[in-house]
Amino acid sequence: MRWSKAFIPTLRDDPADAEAASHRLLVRAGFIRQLMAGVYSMLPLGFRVRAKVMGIIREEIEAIGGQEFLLPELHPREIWERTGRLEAMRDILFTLEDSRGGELVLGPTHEEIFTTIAGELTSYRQLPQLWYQIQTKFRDEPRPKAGLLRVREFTMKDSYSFDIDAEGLDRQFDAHFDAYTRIFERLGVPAIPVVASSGAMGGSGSVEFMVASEAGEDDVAHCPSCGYAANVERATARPFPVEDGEPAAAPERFPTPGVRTIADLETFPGGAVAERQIKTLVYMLDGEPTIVLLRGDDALMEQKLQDVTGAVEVRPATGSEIVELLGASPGSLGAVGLQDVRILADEALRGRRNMTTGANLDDHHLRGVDVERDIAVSEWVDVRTVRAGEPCPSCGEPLEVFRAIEAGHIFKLGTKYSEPLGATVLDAEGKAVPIVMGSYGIGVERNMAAVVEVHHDDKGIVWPVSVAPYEAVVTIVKVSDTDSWETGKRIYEELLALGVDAIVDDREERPGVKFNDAELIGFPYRVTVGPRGLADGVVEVTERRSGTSEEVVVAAAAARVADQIAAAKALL
RNA sequence: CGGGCUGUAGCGCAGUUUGGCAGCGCACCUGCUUUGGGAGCAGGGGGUCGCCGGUUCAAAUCCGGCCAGCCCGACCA
Repeated sequence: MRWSKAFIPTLRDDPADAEAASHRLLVRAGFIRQLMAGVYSMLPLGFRVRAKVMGIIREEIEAIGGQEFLLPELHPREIWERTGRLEAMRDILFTLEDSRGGELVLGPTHEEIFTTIAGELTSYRQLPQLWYQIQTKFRDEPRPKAGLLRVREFTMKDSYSFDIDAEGLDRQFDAHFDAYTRIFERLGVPAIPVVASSGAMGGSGSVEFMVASEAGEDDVAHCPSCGYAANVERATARPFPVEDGEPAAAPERFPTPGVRTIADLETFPGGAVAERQIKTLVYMLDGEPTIVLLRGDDALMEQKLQDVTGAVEVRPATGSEIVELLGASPGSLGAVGLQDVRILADEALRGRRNMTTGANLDDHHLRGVDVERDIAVSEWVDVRTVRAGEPCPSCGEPLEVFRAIEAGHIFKLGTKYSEPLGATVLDAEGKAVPIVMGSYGIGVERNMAAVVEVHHDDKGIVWPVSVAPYEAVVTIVKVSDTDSWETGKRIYEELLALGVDAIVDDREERPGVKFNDAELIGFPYRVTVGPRGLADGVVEVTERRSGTSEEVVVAAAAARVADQIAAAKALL
């Protein structure tokens, strides 16, 4: 490609609205443009990177036996009703009507559609199957952000495995785990696998591949000592022990005028430190009021509450709902003596005595509460949020918590979709059994962004060779100089002949503009051709990552670059 | 969905408080000079000031409504 003919609209200034490094740099270097919130156009450079990312993903999924499909974006609403996900995913579904009044869904994921096709599988002898596609997804995210990291329309590689039993699923899951590990290595994205919540996807287990980055939206609890890693939506820890002191014979009510929060009660005379309080929350789980009890210093992890109860809709109760249920207002709530209401208590409260909690009477609290004696707990659950520094659940060393980008997610679905959609095969005994499924997703554009988050410096992007829009740029310093022009064009042609993905900067711009653009865009190698070097018969080969340059005689330049690229690729 | 902020040329912004010719830098076009790290001089083009309505002799500016975008939050009873 000749740069003078290309559409590469680099910006001298940072775009005002871009916060995340990947957002700022991808816009500024001319890879993407925003159309509206969470919707981006791929410009030619962005399109090339996207194609290379997809190519790597495709190779690795083909390598584990994947067969490529292309499914529709338009889905009938009815199929989403059958699996219950019209409700479960309602908030993020784009829906529309066709001209005959038919109700349609724009596909946010394709379990339903692939499972429908899998209905044509009839015998266990046809299994296992591994099907995939690379295709557009639509999700009406409540808050798109950070450029390509969280968008409403994006490309995903989604694959689906079909097996006769759990052992088969385990094999396909493990194969994907390995394939994903290779994909992230080749992309240059340092992703670590973590235990994850399955969320709206359902199923028995899932692993997320997480890239540590402040631009991410998830928190990962990680143990540097033993390697334990989990999304905080799932992470557990051994709570710090608390000394409860002498148990009281019975709860004692005392007035606490004006006390509304845990913090208030800590400083109130006769109150208690947060660790000795019971936090009483009221939630509506699919419309059913439920009391959730936590230690005063713990925070609820809503996703855990959803996972542990299986509820589809989880929301805090409103003030009026709380007063109707308990007869008291938030700030004075407590579960002592409550009957006929579901009470979930966090494990951190088990065995605790001499606790302080609301009295269910405005402006009053109880002290001397023995959780197991005084509260009719329906279920003990783990719904607290793990914090940095807490002991690792497997080895006891302190956990660290870091922000991360979810680069990929693999799920063991089991029969969650095959049962309602009737995808069964006959087993060896001739009995119809639902197919055991898994699903596996990687966001293409999000991974482009993750690469940039990890690989950039103050000058711009530093693409790994594997996904760079072009592997090398030949910068002709002075296009009006005939020798420079001809030598530059020749080296460019030689690079192409050697299989290097190259672009030649033949623009009539000043050298500084060309160097800065090349570094902003982040081509891994630059060959600088100018009168100064040509006087000595040399050109300059510069590696973007290190910034180091070497002088190479003209005739050897292309081969030198090709060798370096080959060496870089060999490491991937 | 709640809170905050912002919409003025392709990009970055000033002007809005106190109504009175729509501006600056970069980018773009023409010419000359310049050419190894975002050039200089001269000339030039480009605007429904987010949209709709209102007030006024007069609205980018004041008032009302709407739309869009960004950031924070959406658990702390």
